Amino acid sequence: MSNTKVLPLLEPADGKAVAPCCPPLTERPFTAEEAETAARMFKALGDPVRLRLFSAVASHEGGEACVCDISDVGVSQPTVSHHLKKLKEAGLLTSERRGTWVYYRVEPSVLAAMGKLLAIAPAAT
Amino acid sequence: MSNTKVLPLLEPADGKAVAPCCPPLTERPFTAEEAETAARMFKALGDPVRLRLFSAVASHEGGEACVCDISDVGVSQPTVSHHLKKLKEAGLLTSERRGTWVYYRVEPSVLAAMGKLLAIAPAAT
DNA sequence: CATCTATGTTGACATACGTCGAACCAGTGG
DNA sequence: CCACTGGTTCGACGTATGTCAACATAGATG
Repeated sequence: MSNTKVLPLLEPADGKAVAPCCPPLTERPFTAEEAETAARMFKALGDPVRLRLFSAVASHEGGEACVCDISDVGVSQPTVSHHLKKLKEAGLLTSERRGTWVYYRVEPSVLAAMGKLLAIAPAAT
Repeated sequence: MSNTKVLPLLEPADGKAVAPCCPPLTERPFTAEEAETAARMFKALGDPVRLRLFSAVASHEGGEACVCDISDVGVSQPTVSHHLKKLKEAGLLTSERRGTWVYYRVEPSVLAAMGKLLAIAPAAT
């Protein structure tokens, strides 16, 4: 897969311009800016409910899931919506309305960026 | 001080040293328990100051750093200490006092666990 | 022991965060 | 046009979090 276009960790989608983020955590000390950017994403995954939602979307068939399919995480529906919004703002998910339902899908480039950040050795299993 | 403490991200396996707490994020929806465990670690890295401290330690020569070497992150010394404690509690760092100074080093297994969690595809680097 | 330096702990405070119920908006189908 | 279902936004509330100043502790050194 050499044709995969790697996107910045956080998309400058709605006014928030962010750099292509960061070197591996182990390469050199993060600058304040880099830390700010990367921390935003870690923070987004730093809540159990959000992590479950993210995992639910990521593991759902077709790579996307309707809210109705994943909203059984033990909190009220508004709270689910709130967390999905946070994940979207962090650039981890995208949403699309199709008729009655709203579908969320994972932004794949973000996982890749996170991998580089962690300096993961490929296939080290 | 021997660090026999089991890392939060890693479940205590009876015979083996440590085992990953969670499946890859994309494999199946996280359970509440798994999410709780993994979120704790993401949360720990979800603060800019902590991320800088962690990165500073991780990238420091020898894989360890004295507090005095990394405490220049724009906050007061007590705050640095507070954040280092949090990172330690999250299982990301270990500390050891040697004479006057206290040295922190990264717990490598945690980075590996995080990598598995992210199910990173072979990075193009 | 006295004292100095390097870190950690405590208490207080402002802010951010997660949560809910109620109100609101978007499509669908009568 | 109206009711109904799926989702989002709003307002409020309690709790967690990041921060600092002040104090406490651990070694080193005189």
